[in-house]
Amino acid sequence: MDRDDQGAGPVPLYHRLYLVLRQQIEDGRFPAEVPLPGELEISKQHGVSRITVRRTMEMLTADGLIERRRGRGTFARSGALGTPITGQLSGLADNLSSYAEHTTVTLHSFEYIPASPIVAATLEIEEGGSVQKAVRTRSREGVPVSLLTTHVPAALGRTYTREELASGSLIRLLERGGARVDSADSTITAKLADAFSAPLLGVQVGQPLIALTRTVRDEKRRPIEYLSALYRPDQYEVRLSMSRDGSGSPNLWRYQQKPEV
Amino acid sequence: MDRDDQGAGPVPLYHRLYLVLRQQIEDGRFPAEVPLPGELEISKQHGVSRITVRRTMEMLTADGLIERRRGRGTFARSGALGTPITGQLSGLADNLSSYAEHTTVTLHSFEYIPASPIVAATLEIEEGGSVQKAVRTRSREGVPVSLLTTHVPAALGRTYTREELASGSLIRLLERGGARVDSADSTITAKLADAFSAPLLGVQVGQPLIALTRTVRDEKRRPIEYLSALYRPDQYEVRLSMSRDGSGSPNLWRYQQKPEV
DNA sequence: TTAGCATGTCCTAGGGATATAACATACTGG
DNA sequence: CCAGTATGTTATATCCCTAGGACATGCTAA
Repeated sequence: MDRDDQGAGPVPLYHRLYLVLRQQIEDGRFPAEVPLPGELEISKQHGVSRITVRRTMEMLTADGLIERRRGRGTFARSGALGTPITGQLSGLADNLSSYAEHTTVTLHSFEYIPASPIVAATLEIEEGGSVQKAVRTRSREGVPVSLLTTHVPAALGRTYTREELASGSLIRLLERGGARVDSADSTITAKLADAFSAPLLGVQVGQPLIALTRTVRDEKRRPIEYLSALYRPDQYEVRLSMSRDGSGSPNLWRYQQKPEV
Repeated sequence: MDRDDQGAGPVPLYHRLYLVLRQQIEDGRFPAEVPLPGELEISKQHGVSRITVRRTMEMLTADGLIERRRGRGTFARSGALGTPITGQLSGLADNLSSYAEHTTVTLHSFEYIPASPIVAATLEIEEGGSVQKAVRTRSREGVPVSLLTTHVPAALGRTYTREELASGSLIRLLERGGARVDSADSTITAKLADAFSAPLLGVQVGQPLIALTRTVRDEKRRPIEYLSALYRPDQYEVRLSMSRDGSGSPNLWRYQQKPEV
């Protein structure tokens, strides 16, 4: 294992070796009756010291992936668990607003500000024009699920109050205000939790988050809402079904049951 | 910033802080005329020492992302903005396979292994049954875009060779092999690059990645492929359009233009 | 029984990562 | 001009990470 990490960033050797061996074990590369290579051989193979190999082995033992016996060798355990990624799905919501029913809202800020260049371009208004910006979190059973930052043209925003937004669905308020929600374009990517988002979502800085931006339009394709959302991947995931002919079932967002830690 | 790190393994504090700050700068959170928070304030915010913050700042300076001046403060450099969300979409794929045309494949491994519990459950075969596992990356103009780990039932996998997989689309090979791709269920979430995936994708450990898992089925709803993919968010993003009535236009995957570095 | 090999234990040593602290230097605002 | 603030510099101390080696102990096969 090469000491220099080609741009991958600084990660201790023992941990990189751990990932490699764990993958091999989970792939079933070591049948139950055949021992893994010895510590010395592994250390030669990967160009690390025996201490480093031992450190790795301790982690694998703690994971229950291997069993070691002095004099005999190291053996992969058959019941080796794979990645427990497959959380059960509990509730699901199939349109823009209905997952609101299973969550509670906390309103963190609510203000009218001049539109930044990006917001102005997205909402198709002039730069500096007044927009309503709101920051909310949605929680389920007390656990934050998402952090929602929304921008709405001021005229539309004034059709509802701060208190109304604090206790319901923005989409419904927009419709009550006369806008007819018709379509939405969403973009999904991944980001890191930072010093602003991490406390609000109850995660640590540097954790991965699902980032979704969405422009909601009315029937004349005028933008009426710009949403920038961050989701905790342990609480929420995006799910979608497709068929070859393009007529897939509608996209689904689902909650994910938190994997046992 | 807590010492505890779920996801990417043990990564030094200065490097994790670097990734977080870099993202904020690239997101344009610090206008050119407003200084970043001072070293002392950042160190308090994140619970790290000033030395660690300085280490981070050195890296950002080396990247050309910030400019520091004694007495004045630290400023984001204007050329540092990442792609505004309006990246050009170059190729767009409205089905499972066509984005292959704009990318090149590198095959990293190709082997037949016994099915792990998760793979067996997903492909609906007995545990320990033989499956073909392949690890590939797709690159566009030499830049890795995605890391694809696929599992295919052995019988189907043997209808094509390693070389054929190394130079084309798996979906097409599956169809040539007699399977008729009919539907797919996908799940999207976010993960951190680890010491295995980071080098293959040419990113640093701890960077956020889009994680997509997909089960592809034939017309009898039998699983024929289990895909586990990681995408670089600076190269790829998932995009989808919806309409109120659920008959949204088909889902789109698009490439994002690479931000100048 | 004995040689060989595997894991378990212990020691030394260097370098990197991090916290804490003190002090120096440059800019800005009143 | 001076006080406040920001970055630059230096020093000490404590861990963790890694390499290299010596030795002990348990298992297996010739």
